[in-house]
Amino acid sequence: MKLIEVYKCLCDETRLRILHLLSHRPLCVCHFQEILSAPQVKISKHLAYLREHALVETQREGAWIVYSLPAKPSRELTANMKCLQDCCRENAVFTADLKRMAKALANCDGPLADCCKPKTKSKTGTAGRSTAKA
Amino acid sequence: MKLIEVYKCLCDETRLRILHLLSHRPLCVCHFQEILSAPQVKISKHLAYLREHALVETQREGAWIVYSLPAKPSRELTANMKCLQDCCRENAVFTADLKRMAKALANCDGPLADCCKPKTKSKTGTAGRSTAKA
DNA sequence: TTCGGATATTCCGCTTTACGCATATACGTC
DNA sequence: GACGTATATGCGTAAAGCGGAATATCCGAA
Repeated sequence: MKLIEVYKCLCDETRLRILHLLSHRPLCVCHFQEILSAPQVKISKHLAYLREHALVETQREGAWIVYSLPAKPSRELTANMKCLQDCCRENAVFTADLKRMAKALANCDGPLADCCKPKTKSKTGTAGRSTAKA
Repeated sequence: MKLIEVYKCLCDETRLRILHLLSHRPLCVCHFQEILSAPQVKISKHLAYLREHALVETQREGAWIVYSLPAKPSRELTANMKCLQDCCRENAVFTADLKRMAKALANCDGPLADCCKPKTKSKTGTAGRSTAKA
């Protein structure tokens, strides 16, 4: 019953918010920490849970790990992510998450993978890791 | 976060099968026991859980209690029940449940509420409570 | 009122889960 | 190599979930 596994992943608020964010675009761990205002270990464990159940995939980018929805999602996941987007549209928590995501990404000068790079040769100088509070 | 409550209800196999059955038609408790081959206490508890979270409604019919999806389901429930039906279509467990449901109802001579009535003035005489093993 | 059937509830044990702390691992830079 | 940062994992604990046995409640019939 693979469907149950999907629902088990969806029935925790942190995981639900993570998946909702990922339904819009891939993100790295530090972004989740910032957007959800949650400690690293909490984010990391929920991401591990999602990964173990094949609801997310990872790709290492240097020291950072980018999480995304699977390239070939199961039928159940596809259906539920679509349903989730429908349900989230008017939900304050989720829409606030999207705003924070936009803000977090705005603090990055470049594509996702770049936003977490150390500012050794950063163009603007203000860009840095998103975990570094301004 | 009402959506979480819905997912919490969906993430147990017994509850999921109950909701799937109810998405087709109302049923009384004894039917669930027969269709799911589960003990009374187990069914009853999961139904109570669903009722507490407003995913099902009850209507007493004499000694029996008929469960059904709410007359005015929430947006989240509507979306997820539709999603569930999509996901279930080719699933062996759920399609088998539907077959058992048809069989259980066939053993009843009449509309749902009648199938659980004692055979005091039953027409055919063979019809009885669905819990009464043939 | 008593009885039997349908359903709900309580109590108990077991397993799972969520969380935080501390620590470990992986990577890039020097 | 050492060091700092990003992320993961192990451990302990508190809470929640699930199942079953026993019991309680509700209802209709006699």
